[in-house]
Amino acid sequence: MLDRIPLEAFRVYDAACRFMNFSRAGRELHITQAAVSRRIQRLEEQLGTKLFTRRGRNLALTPQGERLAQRVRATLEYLEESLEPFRGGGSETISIAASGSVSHLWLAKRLKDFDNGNPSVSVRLLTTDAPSELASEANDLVILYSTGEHLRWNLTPLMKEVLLPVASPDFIDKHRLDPVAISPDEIARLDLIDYERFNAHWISFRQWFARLPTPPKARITPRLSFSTYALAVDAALRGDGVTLGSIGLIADQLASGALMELGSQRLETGYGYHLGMPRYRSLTPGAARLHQHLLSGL
Amino acid sequence: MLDRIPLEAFRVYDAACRFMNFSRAGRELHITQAAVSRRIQRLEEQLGTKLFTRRGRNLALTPQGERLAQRVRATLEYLEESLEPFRGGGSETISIAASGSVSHLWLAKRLKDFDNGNPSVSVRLLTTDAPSELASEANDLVILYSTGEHLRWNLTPLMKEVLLPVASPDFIDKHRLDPVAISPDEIARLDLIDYERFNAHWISFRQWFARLPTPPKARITPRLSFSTYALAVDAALRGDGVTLGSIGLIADQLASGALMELGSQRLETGYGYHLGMPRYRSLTPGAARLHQHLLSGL
DNA sequence: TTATTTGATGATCTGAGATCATGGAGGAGA
DNA sequence: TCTCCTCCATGATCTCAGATCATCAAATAA
Repeated sequence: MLDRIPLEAFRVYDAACRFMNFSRAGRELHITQAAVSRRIQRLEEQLGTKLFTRRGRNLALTPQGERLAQRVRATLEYLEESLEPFRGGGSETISIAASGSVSHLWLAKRLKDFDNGNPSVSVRLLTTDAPSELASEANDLVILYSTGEHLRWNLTPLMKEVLLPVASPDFIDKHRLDPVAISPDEIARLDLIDYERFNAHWISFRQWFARLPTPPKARITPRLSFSTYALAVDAALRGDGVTLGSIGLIADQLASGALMELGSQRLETGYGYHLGMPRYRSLTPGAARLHQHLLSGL
Repeated sequence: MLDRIPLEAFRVYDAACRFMNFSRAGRELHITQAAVSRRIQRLEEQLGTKLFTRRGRNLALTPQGERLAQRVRATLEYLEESLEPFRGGGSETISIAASGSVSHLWLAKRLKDFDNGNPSVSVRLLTTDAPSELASEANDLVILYSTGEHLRWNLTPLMKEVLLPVASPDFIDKHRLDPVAISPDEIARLDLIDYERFNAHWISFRQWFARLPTPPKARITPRLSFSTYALAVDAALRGDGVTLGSIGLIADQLASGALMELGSQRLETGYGYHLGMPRYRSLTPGAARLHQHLLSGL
């Protein structure tokens, strides 16, 4: 239905509704009162409904008119806001998307470093676990959990996914564990911490055990489950149990000793995190610098 | 900035982005490829930014172009959806707004009765506790918690707010209470159930006690607190404790004996629930019928 | 009562947006 | 490699949706 209505009519309608006065609406829009009257009349014809009631020179909106007015106003405000980035003189803004875990455990501190060295560039981090939002071409850069192939993004590996059970030193002491010699069977009997998987390819604790050379016979039942990977890691850091860590995301915690690997079994999944730049368009200078920054130190 | 850009340009831009082909965009919009080219060029001039990069006959969106495209698409979809009510042949739809408690305890069953007698009218109940949404003129009718005065709504009283402590018969038996003779001091020592107040004028349990002729000296500390009034009433019905009931909203429960009044103290707050019709526009036939229906039986 | 303002409308005007024709560039197919 | 086709850009020209002008009737303000 919208294709048969000139969009400009909604601007006229909006002004008419805001002022409840066609003459003032016309002055606001720099057209005559007669033009406003025509446009409103034409819009009512096209919609098949009266939007205003007229009593002499008094206007009132019909219920449908009122509802449409609110939506039209919201539309114009949204569109006006959408043009903000085109106002002259603003600094460059880069948009990068990453999942919650990557954002929290890996990316945020690197963006901080980038920020310090690039004061004229603003960075907008979109943190989401929705695959479609992650890969949206509205972003300048993305970090995707992938095998390395993507139709619309050129991907560069950041870190392979290597999954290993980890726990805090406190938890290890409390349960008198030998972190080096501990067997998968022993790990399976501990308090396990899992998290939601938004990507069908993500490996749960149960699947991790299942893929071992000699899987434990015990039923794997995690005691705690969190909505995000970062929350699960936080719980492990607190000493609440054993979680499954992705080596690249918890590198700092392993290096500092805040988390310790349990046993010697690691699983390479064939997946990993990749930094993506758009395949069919070039990067802005600031986005190119961020891309370079994130790849350095690997 | 939007006032200097013809809105129709966004429709052309949207089509160009969807097809990434000015010729096809033109065919879709029933204009020539040259017209599309001109409109895009003019839009880029007005925004001061390239939206597309051209390499030979290949188009690609710039990052800003991509972001704008998403917003323009969202805008047009929203506007298209806003016109749904104007499509021919639909039945009449009435919109009524009421708070959660009124919706749940009073209004829902009355709308059901109205529905049964008016099959050609659809009713849309907006349940919200936000005062601005409640009083929005986008609604055909509203039920407002008020003293009876409002600038934009003509209010008719539905029920006065009379607050009284109530509990279930089970709870009363279990605590060997005398519901008639029980004193406020004794009530204050029971398990009290309270709920969130979205309106500054709502009376909490503590305030109810404070306004008694001889307020109890004990500190009022409700054991349970719920996010909605209806949840609090449900808890009282289950026998979880004593809640503060508004007599009009729990009339059915009092009549059936599912809830019983404790003591003889009641507080009239000067507020009440009122049915509002718009002050400055007339009701549709269906809305007028619903208005009449809600006032009947009082 | 008079003056002013507002919305509606018949008659007429007009310029933003459209088309036409053409050129250059790139891709597909033979 | 050549030919044909499709696409985007652009100079010249056209056109009709949207605008104005002038006027009337009705309502409000002074």
